[in-house]
Amino acid sequence: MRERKSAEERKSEIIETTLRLADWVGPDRLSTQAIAKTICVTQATIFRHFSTKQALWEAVAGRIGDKFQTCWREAEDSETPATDKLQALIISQLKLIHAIPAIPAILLSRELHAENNRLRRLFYGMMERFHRRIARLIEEGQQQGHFRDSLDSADAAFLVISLVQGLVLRWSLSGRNFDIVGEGQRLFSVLRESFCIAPPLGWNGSEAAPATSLSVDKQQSDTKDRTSS
Amino acid sequence: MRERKSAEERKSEIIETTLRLADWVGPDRLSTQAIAKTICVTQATIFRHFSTKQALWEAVAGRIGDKFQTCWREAEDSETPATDKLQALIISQLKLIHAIPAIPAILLSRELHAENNRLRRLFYGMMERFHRRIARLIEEGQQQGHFRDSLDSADAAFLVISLVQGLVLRWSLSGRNFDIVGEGQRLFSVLRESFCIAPPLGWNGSEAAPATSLSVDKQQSDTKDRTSS
DNA sequence: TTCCTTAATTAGTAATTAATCACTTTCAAA
DNA sequence: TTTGAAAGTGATTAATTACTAATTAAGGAA
Repeated sequence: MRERKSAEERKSEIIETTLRLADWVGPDRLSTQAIAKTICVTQATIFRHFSTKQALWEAVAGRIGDKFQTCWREAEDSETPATDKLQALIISQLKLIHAIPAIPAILLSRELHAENNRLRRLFYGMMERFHRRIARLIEEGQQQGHFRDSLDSADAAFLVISLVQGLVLRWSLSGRNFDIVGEGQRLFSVLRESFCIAPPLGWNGSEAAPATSLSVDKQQSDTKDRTSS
Repeated sequence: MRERKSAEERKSEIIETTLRLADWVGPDRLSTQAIAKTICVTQATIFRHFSTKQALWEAVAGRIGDKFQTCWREAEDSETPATDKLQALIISQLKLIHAIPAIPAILLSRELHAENNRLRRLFYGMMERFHRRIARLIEEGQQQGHFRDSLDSADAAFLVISLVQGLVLRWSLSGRNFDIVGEGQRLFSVLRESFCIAPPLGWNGSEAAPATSLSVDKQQSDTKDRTSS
């Protein structure tokens, strides 16, 4: 009656609206009614395009995944030193979250964790890929002499990812009252400096427990090949 | 009829149950019915002790705050070097989250963000205190020669906090299939090493945007001069 | 025992939720 | 112009939600 769109187009509209609304309504509180209202269709229309609400969330998760991939690819195709590529990767990740601030809440929503275990694994897989990408850049940086060789690239990558995640949580809790990208840039430069030179030999680098690799230890039997490339 | 407890006791029971259930039901989905059921009382009983659901959440937030404070105090009262106190602080924080895994989800829940702005500020204040505590320990560590002087204590503290938060998110997404405390110990030792020695003078420490302080605008009295050398 | 405070219950409320189904309308191809 | 598939609607469902009012019963103090 109102406006007739192709299924493809309408689906996309619903997904984007879900992402936008999830931000301030909250992923677990967002009703199909609310989604329908903001795009001026009936609530029943939502279920014409997504057989169930869970199906909608899976589509949303898929879209987030796509956005991540695009974001990463863009940041990495330049021919710059590894440290610059690394910084670009972090920055663009922060920009993405700035653009779609619902992402962190969705990552911890119960729509994912309790309801939909498959979805949780999907996001975990995305995080694994992000981690691997960063670790590889750090190794590149080591070869180029930007980082000390004693640095474990996987651990360092975890710290870099943590930078993003810590920043995002703080940004969220602060009511988003600071420039997340600028702050990220500054913190990254501190971390980069810290990674550049080896500690003195006498340093008590007290080793803790053996590394827990990001790729699932026992959970899923589905073997991930980390060394394939 | 079933079991009659003092209001104090029952309130506490409700709060603890809420914390436990919030973990796998999700903070925004947790109903008073579900809480009532698990402690074997009527749903109406919940509202005898908390006039509204929001009041319950405020009480829950208060309890979380208490737990944090206790946790921090315990970790810091020893007479050890600053680096050890710092590690102890991180570890005990991780242990707390391990014990009450709902915390991260609550921090990003809409019960907090959309619904209750006052509560969000309360948690942000807690984070500020945590940050200040860590920054102070880092300064202590600098005076004791454990960390390089050129390190900005506020920035370094952000990176340390991020370590915790990144770890928590990864732990959550992984389905909690690794030892978060052990992993935290290892990553902390990497960070500690990285903070210990100054990068070479020629290093391009490209300053980014001015710092967004999380309260610690300028270090108190004791000013760091990064340009001295 | 009796009395009285107070925890807890029973039995509701109105509002919102995801989902269904029979129907109407649109639009493009035949 | 006719026709048929597909997009959209209206009405309704059963279940769940936070919250309320009237009532009951426990248990300590007199």
